[in-house]
Amino acid sequence: MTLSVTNTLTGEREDFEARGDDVLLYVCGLTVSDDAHLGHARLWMHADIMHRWLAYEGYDVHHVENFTDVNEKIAARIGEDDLGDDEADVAEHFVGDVIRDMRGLNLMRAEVYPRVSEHLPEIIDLIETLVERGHAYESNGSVYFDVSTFDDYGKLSNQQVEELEAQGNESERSEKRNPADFALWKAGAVAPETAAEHRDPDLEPLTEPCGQTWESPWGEGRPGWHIECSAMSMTHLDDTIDIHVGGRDLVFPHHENEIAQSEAATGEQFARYWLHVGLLQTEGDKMSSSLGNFFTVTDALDEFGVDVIRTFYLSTAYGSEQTFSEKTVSEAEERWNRLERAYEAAIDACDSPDARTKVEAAGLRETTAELYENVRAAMNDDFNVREAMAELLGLARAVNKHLDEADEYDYRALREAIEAFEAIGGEVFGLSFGDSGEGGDVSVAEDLVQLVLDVREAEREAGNYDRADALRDDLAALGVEVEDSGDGATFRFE
RNA sequence: GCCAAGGUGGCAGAGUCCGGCCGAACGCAGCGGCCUGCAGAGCCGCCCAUCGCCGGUUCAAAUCCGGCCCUUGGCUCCA
Repeated sequence: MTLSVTNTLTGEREDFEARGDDVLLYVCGLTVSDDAHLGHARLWMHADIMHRWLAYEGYDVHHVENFTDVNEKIAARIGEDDLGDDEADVAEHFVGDVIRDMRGLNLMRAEVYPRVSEHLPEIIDLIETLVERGHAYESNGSVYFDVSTFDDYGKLSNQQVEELEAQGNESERSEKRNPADFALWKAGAVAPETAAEHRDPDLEPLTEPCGQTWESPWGEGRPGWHIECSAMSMTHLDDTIDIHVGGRDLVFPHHENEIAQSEAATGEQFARYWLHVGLLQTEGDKMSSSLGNFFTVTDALDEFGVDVIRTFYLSTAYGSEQTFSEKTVSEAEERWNRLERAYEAAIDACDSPDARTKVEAAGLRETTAELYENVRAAMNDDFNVREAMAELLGLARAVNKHLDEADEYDYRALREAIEAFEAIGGEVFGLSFGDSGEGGDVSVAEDLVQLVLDVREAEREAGNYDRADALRDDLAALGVEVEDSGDGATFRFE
């Protein structure tokens, strides 16, 4: 069974043909000029799931994800609050936050998180190659890519060069031969008026050119936006990579330009499969920093927790748009709760003193056995995560059904189900199955809750249901959910 | 204007590549029943779909072809 993916380059579904055991994966990362929001996290998450799945299927995944730490929007925040007095300080501030967010989301670590500011030699080399080969020209200390020299320009986004409106601002246009040419290198620092476009209007405006500059054969200046990804991808992976992942909003011009400059420089195909993640929508618009309709990753982690967030993203295929709203998140919460409860119920059942198999739950055994195959089919079908999650939820139902109906449990079947939750839900989906992650004081808390429940049980037996219910309500207020069953009460921390 | 991705039940969202198992998955919400002192959880069942519109191909179309309408994204910073 082979993986098939939707390749933006061809617009078609294609079988993923690996070139050996290694998969070179480049994720078009974040410009660190602000806190990351759930739209960014959606891209990270799907890249993470791709990484996990390829690894699960036995590939050696080389995952590189860049941070753009040289950008006008970053420079525009110099001196703001405690962000620092130069561009690098501002960038590092946000890089730290983003890494923390990524850890919080339980993302697989990339092998490298390259920064633009650390790759100036490679960037300059690449631009020089393009100039030497006649694909780029210097103008006024800036360097532009000449799109007329690259016949395939537009092949990713199906744009016709003649149809394109000019890229870049007014001053750039006068320096360019063709309106569609784009900057590889920009002379000088960020002009105050450019910074002003991105600067908080409540702050005092910057009066001097700002941001870092570097020496180059064309004088002091800064790299253009697109060239960095080409340089870093080639440096840390290879001239040709297997999979390039990015947001759908970057197809043009960013990814189109990456292809042009990379392939013009090396003569080799830049990326074999281009996978684009659909945008997160909020009330009809994409979530974005500039629209101000975002929910930061940090806030979301605080409010919903990692598993609800992951389940949320796992509810929609990567290529589709996804709607973020109170309703869609609470649905994700219910889905996650359902999985977690079934998993914990299976574990609790196996704690039984006579946990030996006496009966055979054919339905549960069959569901578990088929799960692996069905998940594999779903994931290989262009990473169909919702379909795969449906399988896991089916397992939850099968576990619950068995526990609900059987007089005696099939412990072997339950253990197999637990393993499946951990392998698929944990390893592939990154959900918290199996990592108990609870601190030492929890056991004390558990003992205390049990003490309260013992008291409550005595009240119930005495028929004092008012008092029993009051205790249950009080515990609920503390985040302890009590559930009565035939053999006494159980509880779980919310 | 040009390019791209979409339009599936109350919501959300698979299925569309490779037409039939789709009388449309999984889930949420709603409604019954079981269980329960009650509640919750769970189980069983039900409800809800002219699959954007019109036309075509076919024994058969959510799925293929043509036209139209609408939404989102891009062409300026953007995941």
